[in-house]
Amino acid sequence: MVVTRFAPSPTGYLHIGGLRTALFSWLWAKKNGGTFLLRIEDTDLSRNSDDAMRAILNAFEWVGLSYDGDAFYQSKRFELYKSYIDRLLSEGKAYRCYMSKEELDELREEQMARKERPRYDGRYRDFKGTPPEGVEPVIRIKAPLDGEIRFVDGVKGEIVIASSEVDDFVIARSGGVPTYNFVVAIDDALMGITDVIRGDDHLYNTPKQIVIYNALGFELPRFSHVAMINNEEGKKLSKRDGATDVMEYKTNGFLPEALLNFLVRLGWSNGDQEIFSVEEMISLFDPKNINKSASSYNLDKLLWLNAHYIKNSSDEKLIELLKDFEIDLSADEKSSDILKATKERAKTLIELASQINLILQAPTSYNQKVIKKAFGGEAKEILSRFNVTLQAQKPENIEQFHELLQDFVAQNNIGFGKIGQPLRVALLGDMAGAGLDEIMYILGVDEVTKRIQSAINFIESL
RNA sequence: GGCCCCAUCGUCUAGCGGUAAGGAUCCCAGGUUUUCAUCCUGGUUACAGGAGUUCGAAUCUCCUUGGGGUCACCA
Repeated sequence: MVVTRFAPSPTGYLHIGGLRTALFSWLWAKKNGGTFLLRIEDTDLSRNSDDAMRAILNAFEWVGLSYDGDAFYQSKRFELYKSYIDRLLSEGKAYRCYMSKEELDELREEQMARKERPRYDGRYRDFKGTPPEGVEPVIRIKAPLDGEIRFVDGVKGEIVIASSEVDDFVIARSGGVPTYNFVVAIDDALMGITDVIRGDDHLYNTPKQIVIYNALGFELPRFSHVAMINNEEGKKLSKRDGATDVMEYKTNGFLPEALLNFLVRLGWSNGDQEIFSVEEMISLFDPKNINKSASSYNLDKLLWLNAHYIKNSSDEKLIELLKDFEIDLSADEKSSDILKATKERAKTLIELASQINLILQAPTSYNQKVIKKAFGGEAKEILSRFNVTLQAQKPENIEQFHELLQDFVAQNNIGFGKIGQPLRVALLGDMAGAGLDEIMYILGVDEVTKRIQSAINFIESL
């Protein structure tokens, strides 16, 4: 049985680093037919966990992740934590520390002055006397005084840390509210988590949590610490380069399968394979193949994946997705032709939408840079002649448009560029884009004629 | 600074003592395409440095260097 969890603190939104660890945990649970739980780490009561919850749920829903059962809120489990603190206290494994904040600060300053690592000196560890007046005590755990704390990390291998590095840390604040490392250990144990997959930044918390596990006789889960995602410069990811709300990827025209595929390959691999469907990820994922080193966020690769998934999406799906980008082709009988002509030219849904608009909306201006080349020389005469032919023949399908174009070139004894370039600019306003026959078919004879006429008028006005 | 982690093309990575160090992305060139894109073909670019161990090291050990994480009554 595998039970994994995702345990975000409510900081507002879910970013890709969080989504990746959530994905890894989710995949591992799914692969093993296990359970994936969600726990909100909201012991800091000043943060609004409702908003965070909604943001996470939105993101989960968009990418298709879901958790089992109800979400756990640590803020609702204080009674439970208190019972374990009491137990530790009565068993003599934890103790009240009456040191004031001022005293603690003083101690730290002295230690720093001596170039020592600031750490609690254990002065109340075996305190038997009368506690000082007016100090609301914190509860500290009795950490081992010597030896070392070791565990086998699922990705890093054996980790050894000297016990002297772990001091008698606070497990309950003076108000009685338990601290992070304590509740994480309690919850992971009580929730039956078998695999803790989390960011590298938690590596140093692990020995502390192990102290709790040991004090309470809980069995250790497997820990897998995933290295961080850096930005393209190899520095810490910031909002500017990817650490944005996952939902912004949706707004920016990314498909969830592209984002998931991108993330799963960041730090994890299965040989040379690059493209993974969610089903494949589930069947192939194993934390033991997670890379030890940090990886860098690479937008080019994400865009490439996104383009791949756009190209391979069904028309129905794209039509649905495009609705968020102000394009509704659901009632357009030529929708499939429109998508065929555009989807290979788009890296994002935004680009796809603009490609479509480029065809569907008559140009309001012509690209300055190509006017001279496309509209110079005999362009005007050729376009007029083409319009006449068009009206005479009135092609009705792509093949007919194609033939008409070919015949026109042959009969007028001109190179294709002579008609192709001005026609393209007349229709789209620019030199690049879908095939002319496709565009003309999509627009229909009359619209094509209209756009050509506009172009002719424009040329005359030059 | 102490402690811990990490180190293969610019980037994502394969490699797990014997390989011409492979793939993907990016970039470049060619082909297909009436343009652009797609697609296809080809190309440039990497084992951070130094000592060991070994017949043989990208792979094992150590050191150096360089990155990162962490040192709270935050999570």
